[in-house]
Amino acid sequence: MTLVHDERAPYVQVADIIRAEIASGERAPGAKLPSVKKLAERFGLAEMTVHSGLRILREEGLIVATPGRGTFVRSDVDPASLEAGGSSRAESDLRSQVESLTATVEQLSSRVAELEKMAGLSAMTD
Amino acid sequence: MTLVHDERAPYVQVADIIRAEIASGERAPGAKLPSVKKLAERFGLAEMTVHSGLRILREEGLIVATPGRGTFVRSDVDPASLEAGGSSRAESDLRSQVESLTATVEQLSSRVAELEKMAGLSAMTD
DNA sequence: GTCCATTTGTCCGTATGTATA
DNA sequence: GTATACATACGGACAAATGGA
Repeated sequence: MTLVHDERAPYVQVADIIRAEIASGERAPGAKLPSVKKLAERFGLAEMTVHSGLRILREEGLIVATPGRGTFVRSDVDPASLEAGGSSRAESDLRSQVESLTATVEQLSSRVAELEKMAGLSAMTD
Repeated sequence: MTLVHDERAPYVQVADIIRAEIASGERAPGAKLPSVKKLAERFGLAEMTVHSGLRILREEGLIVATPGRGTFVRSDVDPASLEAGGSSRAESDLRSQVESLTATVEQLSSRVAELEKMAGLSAMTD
């Protein structure tokens, strides 16, 4: 598992890779992940970049991290539920797409509102 | 200036403050937030810390950020959801966001159609 | 019990990339 | 083409929590 140069942001790829390792059973529930330092060395990234990747998985509920102890795979996560749609790379893609769409719609709304003002619309939306 | 864990982390407080400003109506829907640079100066924090705070609100669906434009308050946010749980995690559900987007796009479509009717169809030949 | 190494979490300052206006 | 603004990455630093010597 290595990072691809042309694809998405490195920290997202880190999340994708580790998520895949959990889904494949390579990292069993309750297992301890390598420290951020080790992961940073493995991926050739800064620790903070790895940390950002782990943050995604934490928000997805796949892992649990405790200062002084380490980062562990949630023990109540069923690998089958990952492919079913609980948390997956597909959901990450969807989320970013929805965010992008939301921004575009927001912008369109303002522009349309501006046009309606210029047009001197008499008929409001009933 | 040691950060006592007595209070919550600064980036969380940034999110809390701005969330409160949105909830109170001080920052109206569609309004443009100050740039990250300005907010960093206002709070006396680094830009990255402010950015982390805004990321929370973005994931909650309260704001929308676009590079080169700025950060804006979502216009289709229901104020009731803010008072309900402080942080409305339910609003970040993909399905509800898609539903909201679909409804907004539909409204925009009819408004644009109305504008096109008023404008006549002469602009098509450019 | 105290000291210390490990580990996560956060902040800072800077730099680069990319999209917008 | 230039300026603005968000997004990410890096390296260094410190705090808090855990665990072992």
